[in-house]
Amino acid sequence: MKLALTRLEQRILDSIKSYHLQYNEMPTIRGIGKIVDISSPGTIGRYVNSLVSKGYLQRDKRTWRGLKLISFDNGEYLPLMGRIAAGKPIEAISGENELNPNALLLGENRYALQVIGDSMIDAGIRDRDWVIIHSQESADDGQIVVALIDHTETTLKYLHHLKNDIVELRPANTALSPMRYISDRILIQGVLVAQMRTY
Amino acid sequence: MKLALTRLEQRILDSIKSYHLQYNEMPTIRGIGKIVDISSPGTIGRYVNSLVSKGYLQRDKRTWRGLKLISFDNGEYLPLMGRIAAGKPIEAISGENELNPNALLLGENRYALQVIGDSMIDAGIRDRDWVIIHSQESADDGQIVVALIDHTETTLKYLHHLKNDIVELRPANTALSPMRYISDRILIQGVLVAQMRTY
DNA sequence: ATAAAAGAGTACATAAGGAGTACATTATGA
DNA sequence: TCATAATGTACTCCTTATGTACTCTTTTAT
Repeated sequence: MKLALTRLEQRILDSIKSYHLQYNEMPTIRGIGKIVDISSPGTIGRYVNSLVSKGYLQRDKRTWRGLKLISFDNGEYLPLMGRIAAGKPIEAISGENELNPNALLLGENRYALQVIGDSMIDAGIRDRDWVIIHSQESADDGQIVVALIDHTETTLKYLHHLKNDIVELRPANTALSPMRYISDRILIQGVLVAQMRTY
Repeated sequence: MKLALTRLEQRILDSIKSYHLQYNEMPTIRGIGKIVDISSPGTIGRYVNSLVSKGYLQRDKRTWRGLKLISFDNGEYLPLMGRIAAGKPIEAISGENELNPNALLLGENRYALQVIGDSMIDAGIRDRDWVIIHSQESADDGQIVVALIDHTETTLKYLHHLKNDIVELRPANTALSPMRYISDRILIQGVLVAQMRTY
């Protein structure tokens, strides 16, 4: 159970995280103060104390830079470290400490499918990926849909409506060609809403 | 069983939710008042109370911004329909009929990062994707790793060891070139173990 | 016409945010 | 090694933001 943080506590925790991500060492009390623009070390110290007592930090009392970010918990959440961009330090995401995949991926009328094949590889969907589909019977052009063709075969493709009741299903793979069908041969079964992969 | 809400209660609940989505923290009583254009904190307090007693909110009584949204749990699992391959019917996966993303993605010493940029796009990792990293200090050739360069910048790349203590970090993007470093400039922070994306 | 819902306004105790100083301890560099 | 600067910590004092409990009035719906 995570205890709630006040605004300043959150700000201080964020500052500590990004400092640590960037310099790979913990900041000093006054260093934190500089980041959050608070001149009094006593004030920072007080809030660091409450972060410690709330379980967000540990402290090695005898030395400078003796703070420690709490080690990973492997409960319901993933610790969320921040954003990674090539050529930059990892940037903390303010206020966000953890990520719950289920909260992100689950939802009403959703189901999972495993993708076989590389027909959508240019959309970043690869063989053996899991896709999460929201069950619905229509979709907009450009969306990735699960389509049932002639009540027999199923496929995951980009959807586009052409003139004269023609539906085009476009793969995301330059080696494959789009397919066109009279619209009543195609049944939309759902729309891609999320995706995951394990390595 | 959800109790019915009056219009104002509904409006207040909506405001709280959107405030929380936007700022990632709960609003104050007066803050809610500003959103719904009601000047009296007492009035807001009264309706927040009734939201609490109707079970739409929880409250941490002793503190500011101490409201909590009741988490409406979507259930633990996604129905698992099977495998989808272009040109075939969906094939059931024998013995499996549900998928729990958390079970797939969580684990000890794992954390999440959000990827910014397209440097790994040919590996199916796109801008804004979430990646899940297993924290470890070494990795094998060909694995995708989080690497800290010169203690300042961080990046997600394929790892390869060359001769003479040279480490090569390869992007998965034909527009970008591999970078080589003396091995002591590079610190491996973790290895990619999973990934997810929402649309 | 009546009750429920919506709203104003005020007062008050207290949580949160912040400054500043003093002092013992720890790094750091010459 | 030793002097000095940097640091963590414990205080005190202060201001502002906030939740809450009231009372009273106005609007809305049945």
